[in-house]
Amino acid sequence: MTSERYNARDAEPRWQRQWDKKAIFASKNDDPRPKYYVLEMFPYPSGRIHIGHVRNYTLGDVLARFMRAKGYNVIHPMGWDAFGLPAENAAIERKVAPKAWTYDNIAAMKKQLQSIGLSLDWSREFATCDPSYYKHQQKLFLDFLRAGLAEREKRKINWDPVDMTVLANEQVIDGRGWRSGAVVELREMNQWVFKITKYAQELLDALDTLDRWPDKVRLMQRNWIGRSEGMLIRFALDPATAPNGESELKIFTTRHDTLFGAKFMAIAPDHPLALAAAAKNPKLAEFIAEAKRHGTAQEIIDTQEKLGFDTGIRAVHPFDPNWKLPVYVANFVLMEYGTGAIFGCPAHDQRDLDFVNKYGLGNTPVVCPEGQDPKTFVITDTAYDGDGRMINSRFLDGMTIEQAKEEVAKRLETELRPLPDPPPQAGEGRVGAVGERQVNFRLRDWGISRQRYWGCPIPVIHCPRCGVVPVPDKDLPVVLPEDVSFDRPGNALDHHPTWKHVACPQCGGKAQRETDTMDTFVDSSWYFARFTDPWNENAPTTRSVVDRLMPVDQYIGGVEHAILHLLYSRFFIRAMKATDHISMDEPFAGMFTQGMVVHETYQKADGSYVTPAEVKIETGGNGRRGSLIVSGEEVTIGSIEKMSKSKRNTVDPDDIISTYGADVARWFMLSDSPPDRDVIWSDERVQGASRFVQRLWRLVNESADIAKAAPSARPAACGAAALALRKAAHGALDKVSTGIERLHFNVCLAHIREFSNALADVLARHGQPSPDLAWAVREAAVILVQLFAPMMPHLAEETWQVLGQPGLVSEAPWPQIERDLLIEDTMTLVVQVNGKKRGEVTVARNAQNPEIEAAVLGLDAVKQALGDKAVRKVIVVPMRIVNVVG
RNA sequence: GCCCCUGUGGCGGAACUGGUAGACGCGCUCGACUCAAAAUCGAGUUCCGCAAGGAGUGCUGGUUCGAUUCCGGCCAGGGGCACCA
Repeated sequence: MTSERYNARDAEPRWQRQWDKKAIFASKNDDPRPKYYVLEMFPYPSGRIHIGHVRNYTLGDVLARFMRAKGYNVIHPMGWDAFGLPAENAAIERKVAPKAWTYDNIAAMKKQLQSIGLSLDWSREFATCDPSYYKHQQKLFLDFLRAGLAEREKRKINWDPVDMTVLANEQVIDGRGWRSGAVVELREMNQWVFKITKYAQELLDALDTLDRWPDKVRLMQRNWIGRSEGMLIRFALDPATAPNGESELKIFTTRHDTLFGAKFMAIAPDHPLALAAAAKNPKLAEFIAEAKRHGTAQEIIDTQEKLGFDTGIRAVHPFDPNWKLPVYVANFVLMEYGTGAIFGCPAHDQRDLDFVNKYGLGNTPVVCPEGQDPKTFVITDTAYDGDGRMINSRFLDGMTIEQAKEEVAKRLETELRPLPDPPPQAGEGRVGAVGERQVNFRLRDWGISRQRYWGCPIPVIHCPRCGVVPVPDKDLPVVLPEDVSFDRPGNALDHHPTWKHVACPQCGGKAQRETDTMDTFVDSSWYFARFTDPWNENAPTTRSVVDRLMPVDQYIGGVEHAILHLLYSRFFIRAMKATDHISMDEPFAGMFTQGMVVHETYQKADGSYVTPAEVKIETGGNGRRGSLIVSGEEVTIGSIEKMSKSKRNTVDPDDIISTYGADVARWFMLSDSPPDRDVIWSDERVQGASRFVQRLWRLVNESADIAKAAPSARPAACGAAALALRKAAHGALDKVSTGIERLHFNVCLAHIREFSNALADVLARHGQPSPDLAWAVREAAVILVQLFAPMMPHLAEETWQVLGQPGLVSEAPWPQIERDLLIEDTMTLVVQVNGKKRGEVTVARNAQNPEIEAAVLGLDAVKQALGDKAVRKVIVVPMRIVNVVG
């Protein structure tokens, strides 16, 4: 018997050193066993891990440890997403070099991660800011460039003229830069883009094959890609009104069925036709300039009035040469989508309706809801976008929307018009056709240029004679200079006195390096592939290895990356396949998005927030009260929110681990909520986890005392008590195994607790167990320890030792389930009368229905419930239920 | 505005493909041990009712022998996208 307590502070580092010394988590690429690749999203080295990391990495670790025990060669690496703006901000604010700041943070965080007891393979570790990593990223960029998957393109960007930098849309507030306050200019600048749109359809289609991804994430990506089927329609321009050289206007629409409801055309302010018209019309030019000034800041878009300006140009309706439509420049039409031009059908589009009501253009309904009289169907303030039959539409009248779309498409595809000058490009469908079916995507190409220092340099050289020249492969990596200063706003790389001045690799003349660096999302788009062979100095991947170890079998991370990171990675792997670096399309076979860690908030009387560490919570019969530990001052317990510095409701993983130990933190993270939901951090429940750790410690120690007296060989026969315990053990083993595979960790933990209760019960009831029971106790204790080993590995090692088991539990194979024990020879059926439970019957497992019916109808409770009603029907569901219908 | 998800005790949550609703835990109540507290152990804990019994998975209809689960309508909370033609 032992009465001492388990001391996590002493045991945890001891076992961590053991694992480390034996290097049991370092996987080998020539391991012949089947592989299993578990990956959690690698962290940004901010300096400290937060509690969300603990949850993320614990979830992955349970799976990794389980699959290792199941005999897989588990790949479970860790690294650092180390480029990014915070390092530059630290350089500006604290005068520390970004590199030193980053690597110091990595060292600190690595130590923290190690204190959690994660079964990570550190032998594969790298940071994305290591030249030995980004060298290969530069190589990939050059390969993409050669394959036409990377391009230089003029793009509209937000330019802050004071800070001299490009701003993201989120950094533009009321049209001004968030830091400088300067009015942001919409500039066209050359930007590097990855041609993700080339894969739009494929990225969309392949979502259906990702059956181990959350539906939510797939749906979000589907919406983000935003496929719409419609028509590209060429409207001829009335020559009397058209600017010189312009003869037609192309629009994209998904509602070609409503063509006879058209009232106007609208084009984007930066549409070529708008610019041509503005050349002769100063008022229009002014309108365009005003419209272009806005257009990025979200608040402005939300509230901005729909404004238009009649260009005087008239477009001809494709089905009626005498029908002329006014062409407006409108501030709500985007140049980036479709052709930058639309036709307006106000009766069936709210935005168009608002527009005509403002400019007095009227509307004609062309779709009439079923059951409504077309004569009385009028549109005033609300557009109708539902189903119905065509009206006021000549040859379309009476058709459904779908039939009308088809009819319009057919006619426009076959109707021809003289070729415009210049003629349409090849691949635009039938030459001269008035319209063609077209698919459009919301997805845009991925702009990767960033005017920042702390990122992966884009390996090209700008030569005044040769143009853009790729850096030759042999000159990679293009290394970031370390002697940079941040005393000026803008890109420190661009300000460096010598770095950008180089000889052109082609002509040898004076040339300049590209000073833009890559978006940090590029770094994280292939790190998982690099983990398969980070030792290869010559190439990004080793084909024989990467094709065997990829894809990642289970990827785990926050839902905030559901679109960008996951979509970019899916594109990147396809691009790597196209450039012969890998053989597959999809990087992540299984994806899991875990919830956040949230905490209640505490406020003093003056409204200021205080941290959980400063608050003492008391629970009494009439609820919970909080008070400040130092002064006793009462605090209000507020709403449960995402942990944040401003609400001061964070908990520090270091504090938790030093107070309770890593196992308690891990167990708590897994126990209360399903992994994909938010978990509420609660001190009471952390203490509950802590009590359970001690309970297990006592339970295994007591079992070990009994086990010592047990026979070493399995007894020939087991008594009832021993058999019941064995059934509980193997039942738990079965449920926990399938639970872990499905990532239902909270349910697994409930089963472990249930089983530990059963074992404790046996110990309490049988002071001097018989040899067969003693043997079963030992078996049960060993299984129990192995069951909780993935969740609480330190306690598991300690208790494994107590039980006298050989080696480390972390290396022990997962116990074999004896399925015979799970099969009962009787079955207990619930008995219902008219759907209400009235009792139970226990019959032989192989009992036939007549037998069961007889047993059920003989029950007093059934007779009573039936009263004088006759039995009409008896429904028997084997293994479950019997329902008597009276 | 469009799209999606979620609503189960005081709380977190469980319930395989329609088959005993509330597993497991937190909290609480009572009891044992203790001078006392903590820890530990035992009993109880959806609601109404002394009980027999009845009601009950956001509300409301429906399908079914049987619905937390399937279908229709509504309400509430959360998330994604958003001048996308």
